[in-house]
Amino acid sequence: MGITIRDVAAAAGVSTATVSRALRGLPNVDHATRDRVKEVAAGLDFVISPSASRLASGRTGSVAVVTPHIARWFFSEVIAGAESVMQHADMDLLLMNVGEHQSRVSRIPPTARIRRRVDGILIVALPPQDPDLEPIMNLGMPTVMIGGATPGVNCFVIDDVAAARKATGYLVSLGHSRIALISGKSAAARFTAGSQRERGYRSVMAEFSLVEDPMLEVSGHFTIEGGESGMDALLNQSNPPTAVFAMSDEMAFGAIRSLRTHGLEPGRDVSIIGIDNHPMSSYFGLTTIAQPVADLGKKAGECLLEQLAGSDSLSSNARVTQLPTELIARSSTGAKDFA
Amino acid sequence: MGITIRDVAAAAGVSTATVSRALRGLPNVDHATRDRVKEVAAGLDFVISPSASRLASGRTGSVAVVTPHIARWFFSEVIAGAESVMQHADMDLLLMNVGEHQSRVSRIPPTARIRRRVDGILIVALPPQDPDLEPIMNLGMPTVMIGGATPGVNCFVIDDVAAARKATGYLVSLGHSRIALISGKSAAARFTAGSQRERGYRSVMAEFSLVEDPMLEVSGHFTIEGGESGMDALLNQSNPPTAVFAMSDEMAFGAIRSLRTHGLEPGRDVSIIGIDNHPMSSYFGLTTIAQPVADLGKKAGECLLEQLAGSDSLSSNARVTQLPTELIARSSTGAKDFA
DNA sequence: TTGTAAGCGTTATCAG
DNA sequence: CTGATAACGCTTACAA
Repeated sequence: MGITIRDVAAAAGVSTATVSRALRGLPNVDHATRDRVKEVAAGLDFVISPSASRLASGRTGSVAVVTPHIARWFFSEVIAGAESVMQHADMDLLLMNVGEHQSRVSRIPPTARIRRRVDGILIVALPPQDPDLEPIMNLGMPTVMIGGATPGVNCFVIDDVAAARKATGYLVSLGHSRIALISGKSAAARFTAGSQRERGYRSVMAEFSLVEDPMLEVSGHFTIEGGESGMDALLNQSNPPTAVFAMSDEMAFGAIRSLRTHGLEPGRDVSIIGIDNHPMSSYFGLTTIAQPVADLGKKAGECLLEQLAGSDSLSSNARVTQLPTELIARSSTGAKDFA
Repeated sequence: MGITIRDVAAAAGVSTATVSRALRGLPNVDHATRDRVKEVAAGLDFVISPSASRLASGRTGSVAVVTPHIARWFFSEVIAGAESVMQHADMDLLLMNVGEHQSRVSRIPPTARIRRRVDGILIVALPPQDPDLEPIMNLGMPTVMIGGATPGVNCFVIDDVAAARKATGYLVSLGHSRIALISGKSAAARFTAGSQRERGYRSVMAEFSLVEDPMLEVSGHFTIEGGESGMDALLNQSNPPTAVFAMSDEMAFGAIRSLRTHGLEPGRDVSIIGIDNHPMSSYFGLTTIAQPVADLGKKAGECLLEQLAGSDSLSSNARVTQLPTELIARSSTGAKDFA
């Protein structure tokens, strides 16, 4: 079928070796020769056969993105970031969902889908206790993790403790003292982010000697509905909070709805702050701690590429990189000016 | 490095050919032999080298998903659907973003990234006039399209005309006669869905001889903000509509916000209906025409697999498959019962 | 049913 | 700087 490197070699009057070298931009090729080869190749509309190249070189030219979700906001945003980096590097990006809805029985194990097909792995927010994580790590290939830390691999995260401190601290600076927490818990306490953000909240509360009423902590399961029922519970108490820190914007959306249902106005009657800067946050006027989600994907991708380039695929210098977060004040904490 | 098919063959006391046949589940292999080979292979923790297999067989065992967006709701949902199908078929899914933010100059053209690396292509909602579309189609490989029709290839879509008719018709059935349209236009009139939905709206309006006041048609650019300013414009008229059909839920969200800003209540003062059944629609109590987004991806994936299996990669029997939509009545059209 | 052996299209190692 | 040529690891007629 396709035209091969031999055809190009013949047409250019050189050996296949030279064609290979010329096309890949290797040194040790005469400038004129290279130009001629490239020209001929282009004229013949020739592209290298990846399969053959891979077999001969041992490099697959692709990376796997392993993720428990594809369509959820955080995940799709991270994937998009990683994809843009891989695209520039001419690396293929293999999408691999390991979500638990894929009945764990009778499915091809992720490791089988990874071995010998990719040069490196990008793991997106797999909770530490996910059964798929360890087998993948044991593959011993260049790996970078996003939104979660695992010893031995490079990780890209935000400082969840700091983010939560920033959020809680902002409410304090606004004069609030009865500050409630809508946490993740159960469903997604699995993600490390949850416990870290809880720590941040606690530390600020303690720092300012504020009431840490257990009644002020509810679980929102990281969902809108969870946030709504959580806020319901908080409002139905005898002594409701004047401000609420929701661990995620989506839970904050739910909380806002609850407030409105109760005839209350966010930012006036009760202040609310979240974490994410979800695309719909500005719509709700939600004050939040923005995290650079797409950037996490990009940075992680770049890191993986470096790891693949250099021979430091050794986990020797594995480190955790924290990307910056930023407070975005909107009306839900009373800053009417920001709408 | 890795252990090869020869090692397995030796360990099992058979030829490499037999190992290959046994592992791939081909017929013409003694049951006992197959079992033994499988056992040995498993014991050796052996997996076929895709590169070698691809080179020898000519099949790449992977498909490309070409999409202009990765993180947007519709697209990520479609991708997730396709991924689940490919995963079951043990096919690699290569993610390829061709969004226009990827500076069209100085980037590797999609065709170069596709040729010789995949067996088939899944194109997600590339508007007909996208400059990348034709080159890709000219590749002449098995291709399936989602959310857009192109002659010569199998397409999976919803019946946009019917969906719009359903939406508009529902408003009519509720007794409305001054029904406004928030369309996509400019920014995304590029997507065929836009013009189709406009046709549906028009046909119903004409059918019931309702006012088709040009003032009742505004553009919302398929964004929340666009929907909001569109609704603003509608409300500022001397004779505002009593009901609004927004071509997408996100534009409807914007419209709802506009209503509230104007002190109006959706479903009571003005009725609103969208298309999508976006995850946040229930939150807003938005009545909408649900479309099976993930299913579009799944069905298209299955179709592509069939096309790859059979030799009917010929575009001879290319057809457009329409997936069903469904009206979901909520409070934004007055059905208080549905919240 | 099983084995033999000729590719598949590059890359990489040596010489030259 | 360039050219032979042996791998790379598997698939697949063709034989047996």
